[in-house]
Amino acid sequence: MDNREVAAVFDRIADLLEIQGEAVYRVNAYRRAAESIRSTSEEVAAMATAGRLQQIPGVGEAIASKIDELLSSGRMAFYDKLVAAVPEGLIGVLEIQDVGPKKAARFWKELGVTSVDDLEAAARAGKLRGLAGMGEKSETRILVSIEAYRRRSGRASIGVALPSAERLLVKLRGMPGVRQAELGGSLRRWRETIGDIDLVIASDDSALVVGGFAALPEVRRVRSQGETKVSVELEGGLQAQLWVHPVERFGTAWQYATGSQAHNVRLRERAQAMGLSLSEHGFRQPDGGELLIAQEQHAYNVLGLAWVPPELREDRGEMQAAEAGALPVLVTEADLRGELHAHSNWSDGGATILEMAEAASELGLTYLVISDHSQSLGVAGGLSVDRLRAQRQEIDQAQRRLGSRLRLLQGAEVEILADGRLDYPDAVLSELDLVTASLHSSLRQSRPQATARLLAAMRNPHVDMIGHPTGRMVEGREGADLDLEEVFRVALETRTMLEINAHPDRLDLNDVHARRASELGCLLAINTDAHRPSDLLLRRFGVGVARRAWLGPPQVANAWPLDDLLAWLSGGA
DNA sequence: GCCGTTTTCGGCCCGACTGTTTTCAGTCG
Repeated sequence: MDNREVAAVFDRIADLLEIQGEAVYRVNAYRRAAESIRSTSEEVAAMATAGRLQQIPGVGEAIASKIDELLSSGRMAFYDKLVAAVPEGLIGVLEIQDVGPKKAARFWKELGVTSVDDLEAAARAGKLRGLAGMGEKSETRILVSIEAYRRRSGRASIGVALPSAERLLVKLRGMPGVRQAELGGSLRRWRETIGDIDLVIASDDSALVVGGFAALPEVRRVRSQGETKVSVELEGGLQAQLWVHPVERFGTAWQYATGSQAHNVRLRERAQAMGLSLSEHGFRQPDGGELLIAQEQHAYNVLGLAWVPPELREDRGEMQAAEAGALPVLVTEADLRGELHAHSNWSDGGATILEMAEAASELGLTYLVISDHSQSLGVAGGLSVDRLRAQRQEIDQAQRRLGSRLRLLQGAEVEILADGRLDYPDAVLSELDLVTASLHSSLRQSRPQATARLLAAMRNPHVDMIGHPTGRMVEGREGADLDLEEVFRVALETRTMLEINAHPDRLDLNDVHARRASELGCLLAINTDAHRPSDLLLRRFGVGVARRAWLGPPQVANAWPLDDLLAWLSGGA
């Protein structure tokens, strides 16, 4: 079982305990442990073997022994008992907005509801309004929430949510009464999937802004609307919420709305320890006086901390680093000097080599590797050896046109075949400037098989980089089942770069794995895998992952000058 | 269930909004 699977079990335990009416602090302990396991970069299985599970924050004696039991036997008596006591379908009912554990338990115990379908039927039959504390309005509200739930498809990809949020921001910034409008939430933290769009507004007229936002044409339905906060469902199914605060309180408001929740809890605990109380409105002092914070940075400074970049605000050690003045200098889009993975119309790209190069140059890049697909990837127009050699001519021609503005290199995205062999012979690979090897097919091999396949590719002396190492798709197919610790170890040994593929559907390696790879000393690269000039703009999503992985420019190969990179690859310092 | 420059026991972030209530519980972020 990998970390994600173990974490999912503990999340489920938390849900079931909550429905059973268990004390909220015990439930939260399981939730915290689950989140912590999910963001642990080392595999829990390895930590269990080494007896180091309790090093994971939020994992104590009890949870550690449950993990041990789960990993060694594939079962957990405690969990089995819970599942026997509470219908698992109720976990789906918790997904309905405005239905939490208390209501779910009542629907189950008093009406026999064990699924979303049951709940809908009960609501339609008018059975909910008979329960204590529930009326006709609650019943209708739940029916509306069920409809929204069926429309929604879980979390949205950041690639969809961010552009949509940016369009909203433009509108908001043009609205009367708006002094400042910013993104908060998981979008500002560059998480790979987004539950909803969080917007924070500085304004002296909250009624005007709240009303104006709720009336926007892209708002399909208002879920709740108060004096300073409004929550809506947008056309297209995304949810958005907006907070309005006065300018002089905007610092703490933006901090609060950015989260993560776990990070905010740590911050507020720290405030408490200093005798302060922190909320979105500001700090409250022991004498009851308020300390207002207009600039977000000052909220951190009051607590004796350096400002924490939003991408790090996940309770993954950033508080300790901020306290020690040891926060990393994170890589930015402006640090990127080159692109190591781009396609042209020689394979499945939509633009000529020169067009791609011009676009890269306009973005300020100084080198570009054209890496079209290799021969066996027929669906993507993979290049035969002859075509690959012919392509070199066109690259040379384009280079002459470009002059010194941008250096073009010939690479290839070479298939790693199912048995670990590469799709071009070594003699051909040796002619290329930079070889990327990638998995596209046979992703369902066993872990030993898939791992061995990738290791074999890395051990080929001509291979410089592994493209989208796991092959996973965000919210889509699982990647290959790999022993990533072993992959990282061999990447380090063979000087093979590992890609952070910036396409928002891939984001592969992800933040947690990229952080681990970097901790172990691997060199990463942020690539767009561009198939047309506009795809080069996707690099910001890769930068988001890299920043979430705590990477600075030295850890990112394409933030290096080209000569340094080539020297490193050829075995130099 | 976890955890400790207040603690190995007794705490565990803080506030907005809704609906059903006459003062609050539930949910959410």
